[in-house]
Amino acid sequence: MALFAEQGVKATTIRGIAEAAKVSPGLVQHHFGTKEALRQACDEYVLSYLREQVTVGVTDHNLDKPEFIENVHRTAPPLMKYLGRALVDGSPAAAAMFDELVSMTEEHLADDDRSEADHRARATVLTAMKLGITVLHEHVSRALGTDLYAPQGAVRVGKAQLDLIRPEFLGRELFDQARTGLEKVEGQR
Amino acid sequence: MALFAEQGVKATTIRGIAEAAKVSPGLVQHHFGTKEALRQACDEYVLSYLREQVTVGVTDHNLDKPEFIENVHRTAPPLMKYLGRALVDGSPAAAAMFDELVSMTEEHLADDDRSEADHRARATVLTAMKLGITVLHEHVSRALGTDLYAPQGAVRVGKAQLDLIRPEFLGRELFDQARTGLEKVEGQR
DNA sequence: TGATGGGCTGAACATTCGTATGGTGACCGA
DNA sequence: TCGGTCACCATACGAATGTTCAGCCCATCA
Repeated sequence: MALFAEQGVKATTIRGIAEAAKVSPGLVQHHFGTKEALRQACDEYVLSYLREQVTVGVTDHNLDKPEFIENVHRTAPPLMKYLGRALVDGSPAAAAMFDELVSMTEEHLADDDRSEADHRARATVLTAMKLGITVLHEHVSRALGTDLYAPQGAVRVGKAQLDLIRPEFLGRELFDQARTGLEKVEGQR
Repeated sequence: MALFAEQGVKATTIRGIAEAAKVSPGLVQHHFGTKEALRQACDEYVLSYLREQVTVGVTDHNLDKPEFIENVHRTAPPLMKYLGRALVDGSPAAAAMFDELVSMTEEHLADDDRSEADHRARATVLTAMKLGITVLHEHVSRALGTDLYAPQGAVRVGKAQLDLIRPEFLGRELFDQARTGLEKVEGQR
């Protein structure tokens, strides 16, 4: 997944994967059959991970729990990097996840604001902007001088996002949870 | 450039480029030498184009001129798609452009708001979010049901951006120009 | 009219890639 | 102990790719 994320699927070779995993190229074939199947396996792994984190974090209201935040910061980075690349490389699974995020956001916006506004466009743009930071994480990290996926970088970017986006579009509840969560993390160091 | 943008540099073949241009593979080599040199030529072309458009549009205050907007909408899309891919594929030129945009945005923010806020992080995130829409244009278009680079799609996305981002961070002047420009375009149809 | 030179072509080459195949040794149940 | 299954490896093969090169076409010009 790390190699796919860094180089793209096409530029990543089975032999390179095997070398990074310290096994023979034949073993990769033995386990996954084809390169495309391996890519799908990565897709499914990321998707199941993200679904679980959304359930635990958002649905179960753990967004401000330090142990949840710490766990995410420890496990998510490589998966997020892969997701970012998959969105650009044209993975069907990543496209489906994008659409799902847009629909979730759209319902959120429509609930909070019953006007005639273009909720679909707002939800789409909001989703693309958030994921855009993930896709461009390399450039964000360089411009910041700090790894986006290190605690410092994540907090700076998170706060900047909260500053830039009108609060009502994040959902008041999520907004407050995210802010207090960020402040807790910041207070720890 | 279109092929590089759609498939990525690694997945694009010289033969594919030659076929699309209806010439022989040898001719591509004859003109550009190597694939890497061709890619650099694309980078430089996009960069010079963007610099010129920024000069004409922002510096010369033409952001609300219909002829400027129309010209951009007609010529920019393939270039923007290439830029989006170049940012992910690791082109040095695209990275430099990203940094330049961040610096420009940062000065803008610092001028408008002299507080102790983290202008660097805000400028970086703002740049990444805007470019994120370009990078993810395929997904944005699909979610919208309209091509992002068709006039309708561009207007919807532009207005959604203006709605989502706190106006003060776009610069009051740019904000007003962009809004009136969008409304003019919208009024034309 | 004949020579020249650059734009352009098609074939060829070395390399790399994904994939298929045969084989080896460890482990496990009968 | 035996037979078989499974993880694993080394090798090989066909296809595709970047690149090289010898030569063709044709406009230009003396």
